[in-house]
Amino acid sequence: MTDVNPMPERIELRLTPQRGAVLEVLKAADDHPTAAEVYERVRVAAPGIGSATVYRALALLVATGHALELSLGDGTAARYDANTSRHDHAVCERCGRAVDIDQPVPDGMVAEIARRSGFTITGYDLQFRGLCPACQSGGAGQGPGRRQ
Amino acid sequence: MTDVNPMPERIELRLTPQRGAVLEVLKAADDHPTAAEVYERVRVAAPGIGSATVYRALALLVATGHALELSLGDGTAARYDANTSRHDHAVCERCGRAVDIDQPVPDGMVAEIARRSGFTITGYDLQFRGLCPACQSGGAGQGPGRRQ
DNA sequence: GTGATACTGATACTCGTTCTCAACGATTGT
DNA sequence: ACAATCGTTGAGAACGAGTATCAGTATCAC
Repeated sequence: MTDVNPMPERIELRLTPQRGAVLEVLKAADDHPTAAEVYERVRVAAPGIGSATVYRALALLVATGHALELSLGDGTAARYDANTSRHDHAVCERCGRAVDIDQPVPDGMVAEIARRSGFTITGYDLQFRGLCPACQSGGAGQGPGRRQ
Repeated sequence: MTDVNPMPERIELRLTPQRGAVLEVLKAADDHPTAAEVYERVRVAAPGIGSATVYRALALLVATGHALELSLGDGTAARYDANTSRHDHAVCERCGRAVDIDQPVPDGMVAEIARRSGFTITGYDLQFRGLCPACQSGGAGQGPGRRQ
């Protein structure tokens, strides 16, 4: 224990082919895939990749701000989104489809909640539930169970 | 296959001691316990109860509108709440405490989102993130890792 | 009582995710 | 060129939350 362990200070992060492939899949997706779905799609570009690597890459992308992790509140697996700007989602209760919502909660409401609760509010997660246009008309949308 | 199976039509639901105990625990809790926490607490009143029974009872209470199931969006287990009136939550990012928020999203905002997305909005889930009063002052709140 | 059926607890199982570990490979110092 | 270092990988074991199965029990209608 003679050396003082100079505390690395520099975090090495390589953009490996596997990580690149995961990011590409996420960017190309206009739905909100789960980790398992990302894994399936990534295997086209990187056939030998393991699921652990996909999970690690996703966690890394989320940690570095290149992706968002969503839990759509329905107890199903986490979803990932390469759209990292502030936005919410509307989830179809019938087919599970999730679309982006760009309208933020009014500042006044957040301020009021902070005042009443005593919390310092740093952010929020908002999901709307309902029926998507496809499932409203004829209800011919993809049946329940499909989740994208 | 001679009998025509008259399709019961009547769903029997018994308020068994186990179900009563689960409901009592939920009513007595002012935090938002997970199923595992409910299980722990219920075992005081009903020592021999099994975890499957607790899960079944919770699902039943949620289905009959006697409790709400919350997923606080952080990938942790579902939480349960005997306060069944429409309300949201603010979750402390430090200690995990969740408090009730009674201020709804303005109707105008919901209508606008329905119009823009084409969805028929039937509801929403909203969680605020931030620091609770205890964790702001001195940061002496219970450390991270504890979740209630 | 008898039969039907709701309910129970134990346990095996599924599923999403994380951990462990040996092997690999890029980078750096010599 | 070479070896040491260390981040990264894939395979698979392990984990935790929740569900399904099943034989036994409790309750109800008759």
